[in-house]
Amino acid sequence: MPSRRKGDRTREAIVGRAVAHACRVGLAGLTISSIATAVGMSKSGMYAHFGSKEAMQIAVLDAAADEFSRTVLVPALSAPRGEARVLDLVERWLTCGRTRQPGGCVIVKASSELDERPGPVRDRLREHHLALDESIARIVRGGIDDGQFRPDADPAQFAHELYATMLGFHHALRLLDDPQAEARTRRSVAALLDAVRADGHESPALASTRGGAAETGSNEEDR
Amino acid sequence: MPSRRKGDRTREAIVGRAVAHACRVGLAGLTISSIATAVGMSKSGMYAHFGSKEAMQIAVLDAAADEFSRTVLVPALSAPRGEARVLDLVERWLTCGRTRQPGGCVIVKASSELDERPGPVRDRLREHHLALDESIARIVRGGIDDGQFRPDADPAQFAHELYATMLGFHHALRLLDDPQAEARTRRSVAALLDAVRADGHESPALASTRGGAAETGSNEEDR
DNA sequence: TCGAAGAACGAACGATCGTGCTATTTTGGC
DNA sequence: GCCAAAATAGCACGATCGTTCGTTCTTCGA
Repeated sequence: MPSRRKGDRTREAIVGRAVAHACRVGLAGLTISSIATAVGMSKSGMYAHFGSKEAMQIAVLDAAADEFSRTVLVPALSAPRGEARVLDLVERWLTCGRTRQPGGCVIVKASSELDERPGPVRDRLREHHLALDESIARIVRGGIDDGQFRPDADPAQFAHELYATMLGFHHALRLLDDPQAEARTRRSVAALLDAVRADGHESPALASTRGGAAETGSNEEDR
Repeated sequence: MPSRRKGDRTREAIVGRAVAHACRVGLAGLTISSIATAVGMSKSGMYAHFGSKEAMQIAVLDAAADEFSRTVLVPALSAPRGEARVLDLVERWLTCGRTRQPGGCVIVKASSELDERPGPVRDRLREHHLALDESIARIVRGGIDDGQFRPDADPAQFAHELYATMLGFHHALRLLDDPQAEARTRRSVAALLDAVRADGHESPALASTRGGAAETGSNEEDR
């Protein structure tokens, strides 16, 4: 039994459908009618759960963020600290995009929709993003404490660049339909990790995609 | 005299306002009424210029892309080949975001709005993006031919990563209001350039932001 | 200068939006 | 099994959406 009262269960179902729908039409594109028909309910039936459209948008936002946290962020935290954890996070993130799971893309869509629209929805979205940034930065700090990453690495900068990389992934995957989207993203992440690794060696992934030029190139072999 | 017929002039004015408006509400958020009142015309008056809302969206998209090309891409092409040209492009791109000029943000917004909405508008947007990718890649190829960039550098990968970086810039600037958005973006670009530079030296910009650890750290001094 | 071509208007249309209100059905503790 | 409480449906509202139509001004070449 997922919830005590029945209303909680249907509310959950509504939000679930709404998240999936928002993945296609965006958060601002959500309509009470469309979701109502999608779950087989009347419009007024939904107003008992969410008092307004704005409240429903926030509920959708929270659900999407929760789903992302549950399926991507939290599982990655059980991977070994440092580089392995970053790679695990990215792999789960890529899977989230590959399977077109709604959580991540709703947030990406909402980010560009709401960036110039002040209000409670935008504020909530901002909070989610700041929390995500902080989570990534914490993972990086773990790697620094472990000695895997350089002590002078900038966790906030890493978080910023990693998120930018995933934005690029979404862009290439969804708009451009680029079949190399995942491969390019992995290369970007490998380069990101190279920049913060304590020893200066390139990652095997990046070196291989460069056609073996790396070992004869410019990087040193001391240590 | 900007145009022969008067209708062309007003059409230009309409599109101009529409681009500015789309920068706030997105391409899908555009309304015939809102633009009509913004330019002081009647709704039906606009239908003489654009037969449908979709046609107007495409006109807005083209105008935004043209403005971006005119104010960012083309001027950057008169900078010296290679790294200087990349940096010039990025600087102009950053300025475009700093001054909240509408061109860039309309396209960024539309990209996430339309990524799951097939149709002529999405197709046109895709074309613009592929053209931009190709333009960036061509700049990189110029640097390779000049010997500034490694011969095995991947222009398409560079274009992908540069665009991802600018997506991250928009995100940090507009949604997060991060005052460091520009600085972080410049560091990202510097890292991107480091990866493709023919000699292995770090750029001065990147080394300085690392607090001087670079020269005592892991990078070599041979050559 | 005249008159056709073009530009802009006002009104109205069906549809759909978000949102209230009042019934009616369904649930679940006693 | 009863009955308050919760959940949902039905209906209607004002507003606004994109779009069409017929009409009226305005432009500008002949």
